[in-house]
Amino acid sequence: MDEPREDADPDSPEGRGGAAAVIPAAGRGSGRAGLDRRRILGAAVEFIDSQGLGALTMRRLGAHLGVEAMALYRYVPSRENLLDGVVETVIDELYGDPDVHLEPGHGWQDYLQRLAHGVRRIALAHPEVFPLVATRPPAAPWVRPPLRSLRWVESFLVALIDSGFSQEAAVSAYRAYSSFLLGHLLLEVSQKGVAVNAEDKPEGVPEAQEATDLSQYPTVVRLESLLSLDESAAEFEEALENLLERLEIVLREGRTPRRGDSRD
Amino acid sequence: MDEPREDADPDSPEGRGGAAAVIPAAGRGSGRAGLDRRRILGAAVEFIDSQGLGALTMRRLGAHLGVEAMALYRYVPSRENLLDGVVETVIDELYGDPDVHLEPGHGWQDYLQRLAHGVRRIALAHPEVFPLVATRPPAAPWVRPPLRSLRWVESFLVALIDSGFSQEAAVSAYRAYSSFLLGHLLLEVSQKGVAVNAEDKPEGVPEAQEATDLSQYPTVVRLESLLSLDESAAEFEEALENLLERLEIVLREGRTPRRGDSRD
DNA sequence: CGGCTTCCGTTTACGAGGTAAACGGGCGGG
DNA sequence: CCCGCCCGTTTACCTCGTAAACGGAAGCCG
Repeated sequence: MDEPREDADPDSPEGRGGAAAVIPAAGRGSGRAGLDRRRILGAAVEFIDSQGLGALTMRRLGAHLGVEAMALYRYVPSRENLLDGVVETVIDELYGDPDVHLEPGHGWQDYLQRLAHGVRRIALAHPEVFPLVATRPPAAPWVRPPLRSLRWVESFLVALIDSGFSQEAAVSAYRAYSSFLLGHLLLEVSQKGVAVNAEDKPEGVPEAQEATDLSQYPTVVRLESLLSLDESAAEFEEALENLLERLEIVLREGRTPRRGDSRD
Repeated sequence: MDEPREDADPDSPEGRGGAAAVIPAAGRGSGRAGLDRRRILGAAVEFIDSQGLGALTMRRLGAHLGVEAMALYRYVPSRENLLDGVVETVIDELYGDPDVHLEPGHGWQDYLQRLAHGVRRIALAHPEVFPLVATRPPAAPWVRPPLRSLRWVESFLVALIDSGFSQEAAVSAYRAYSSFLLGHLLLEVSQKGVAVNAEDKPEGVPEAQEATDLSQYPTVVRLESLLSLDESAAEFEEALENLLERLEIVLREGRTPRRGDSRD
């Protein structure tokens, strides 16, 4: 177990300020009394981060805030809406990220790089929240997770169009980019989740057969150490760069990527 | 609004046998009485497909099978386990897909193409189930959704290695492929879900402001029709081909893609 | 200063969901 | 014929989300 720790990852919470900071939200203990939507959402994020999404109930969240469950309903119309708010809260951390800019100052590649890493940082800081980001139905069909805020969609499109992308190419890029981020990050956090579960779940109860007849899958067995290697950061970087290269080509050729290649 | 209907999509349920077939499972009506795990899981998939994941409760599923909720517990230890079973059931449809082969007969590209389309078909046939496929914690950290079955992981790795990929490259390809499938398909089904919700949810209740001050997002407004265009099939194809090209390069160069770019 | 409104957290209550436990009827083997 | 097992049912308990009524504190107006 002396693999080089992959915690040199620039997007991992430990690798940075150790934030997972959520939001200022009136320091607990000072003006403690006032309940409000922001404080509730912040507490919910915190709660999910520490106890897991499954543990979040209105009563428990209330207790966490020193209040009865029903008090929350004064500020949050329903649990569903609260979850939407959680997603929004977490995504809004992008605004507070000094490395991510709403406007591209150093070209669109720099912009997309920073944005992608910003989202990845959020995903890694809130792995329990990210599945929510990924699966909650967005407000409009064309708002695609994980960039669920109109402001970022607008920013994204403007950045690319101003850099010379055609409208079609910009929209197409938006889709490819979303899908890349979503797939990669969802996989990364779910893998992390499993790893965590696997490590603190070695319960005394013997689970029938732990290793299902792995004998049938010799290649999997042989490659297990490779498969278990966590190279998420490098993979992310590589896939991202590849995507950017693709977009570069689209931009240079000044056309919608690969239209009319369906053979009908 | 006379865009060419994208229902020429070869993976959409309507475009094929209209299956969404689940599993044979002892023809309903003949030996009707016998409850068993397979029948329950099949019914659960069917139920989720038609009523949505949120509507699935043990009592309702029981009713759907003409039985009390508690009867299910004779065959299924818990609701959680039932959901795992649902995921497995749905992914197992790959075995019944005549266009997908466990062994590559016509090269690895053909293999990956068929597999990808097979998974896409499943996602489109069971859009309400797919988020489960995407987010349920896999059995082992290195089993990555949406290919959650060891058999397919084994098959995938063997296919690539037999085609000349190094072990590292095969594993790396497995990851890139998983992430691509997951991101693209999750986005595609969630978008479909939203579209469906948007179309049969025009409730009489006026929702405060339907269109949030869209005026602040002029580009989004201007590109709305482009953004709303559903070109999932073409995008899928393009991204898949791009991925295959990338892999091809890796294969030709006979090396792990981009190793040693961490500077230790 | 007294009373009234408004705000906001609490109490109470209900229906629904997951599931443990006890129950009971039918059926196959002695 | 009886016994025990298989399997669906009944009952019951606890947790949830949330509606509705409640009650006190804080501010406003006279």
